Amino acid sequence: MRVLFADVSLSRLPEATVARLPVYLRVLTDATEATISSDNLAAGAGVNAAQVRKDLSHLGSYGTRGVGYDVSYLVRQISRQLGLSSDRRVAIVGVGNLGHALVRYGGFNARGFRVVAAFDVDPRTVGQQVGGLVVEPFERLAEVVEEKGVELALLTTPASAAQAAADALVEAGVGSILNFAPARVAAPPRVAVRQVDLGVELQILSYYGTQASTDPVDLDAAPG
Amino acid sequence: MRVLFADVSLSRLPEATVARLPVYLRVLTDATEATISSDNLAAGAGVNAAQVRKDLSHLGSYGTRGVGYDVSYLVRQISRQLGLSSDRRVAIVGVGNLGHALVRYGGFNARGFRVVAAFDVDPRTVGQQVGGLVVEPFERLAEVVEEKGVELALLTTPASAAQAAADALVEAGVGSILNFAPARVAAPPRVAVRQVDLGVELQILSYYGTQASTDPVDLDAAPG
DNA sequence: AATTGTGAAGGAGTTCACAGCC
DNA sequence: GGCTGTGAACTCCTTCACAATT
Repeated sequence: MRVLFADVSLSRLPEATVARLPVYLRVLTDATEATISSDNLAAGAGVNAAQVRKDLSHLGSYGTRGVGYDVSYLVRQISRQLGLSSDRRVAIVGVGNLGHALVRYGGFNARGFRVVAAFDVDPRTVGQQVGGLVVEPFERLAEVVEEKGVELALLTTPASAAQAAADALVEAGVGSILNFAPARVAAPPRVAVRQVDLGVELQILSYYGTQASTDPVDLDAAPG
Repeated sequence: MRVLFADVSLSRLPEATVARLPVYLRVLTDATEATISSDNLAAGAGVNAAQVRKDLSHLGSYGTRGVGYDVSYLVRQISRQLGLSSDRRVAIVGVGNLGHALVRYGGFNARGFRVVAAFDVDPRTVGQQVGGLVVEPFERLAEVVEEKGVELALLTTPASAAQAAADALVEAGVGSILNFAPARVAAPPRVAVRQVDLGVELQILSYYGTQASTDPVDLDAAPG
């Protein structure tokens, strides 16, 4: 590793590595010792130890040979890479069943994401208080995004409304969209879009559930 | 392709292919024509046309050269492969914010999954009616799973309770677990376990959100 | 002695490009 | 002519194995 620090922080990480870093972060957060070996980190994350070392080597040489990795230092480095150094503001668009639950879901706050706004088109939902937030009308999206510094959005509208909502978010300057609607949404390249389709997840699971008896493959693996 | 039908249905599909089949299924369900080309299917799914053809070739030769694929026939073949030929019974373990929302979430029913039971340990939650179901006490899990023929479970407990709940599910004979708790759960090889960690998804998104301005990579892609 | 960091080998998944078929 | 099915090339990811380092 002859790369300068500046290069390391600019270089893009392999996609597969990025997908595992949050898992390492979770293991590190639960760690009790001040130091952890690639072996132990790998066991907690459910991957190969060489994988861990290669992944971490992409961030720079942060381990100590013969000793391991300093937990809190590693947490800082990974957080920095992932853009989690400061709290990030999240908005939720579409306050149906799923949106409603996500507004109140504590898991995000615990990881440095702050849900600061919720939007809906339904006049019966708008104005209601959900998890300490007042649901805003969809028309105020741009205004509120600006006002509250929203950086990420969770898209929990029906599939039919997803693209229009995504367009409005892009227009308003939101740079990252996590789309829960069972539909592909298009966005310009500067906006990161990621799809989480619960139906798809269940269908994949269904396949492995029916296959599991014929072949001993365990699946609780890094996100595919 | 010289493989017999029997072999095709027994052979394991590449993991990456399995992850895309549900996406194809979604596109096919929305299709208006009776026939679809790999080009169009690929466009709808957001992948390469050669990818589609290779994926589908793993199921057998179901296309017609010069014409394309018969939509309804393809839907049947994919559904069969994924083990979706009949409605599959789903239970939800842990009726907190997320579990509550998933019980009422319509997206599952629309895709052939029937939510037939919900469980919780909290006596204040047990007995309540949620989305047409009465929340059962956790102790009745084995009994109700048996009684209602539950095949899949959504695990929406806190992380600290996830492993114990998974153990109970395995013990009760549930073959597939979709784990929403931010913790890895262990299970015997005959049980398929799949992890959906919303915090992890947001953290991955956060990385690409911060990188997006420096490099035009769109992400709304098939799971890597 | 223990553990990292990494070149090299191996494996999986993707894309190309075109023969084969309708 | 149009589109599928697939060998071959290519790219990406994983694992091995061991030198380097503390």
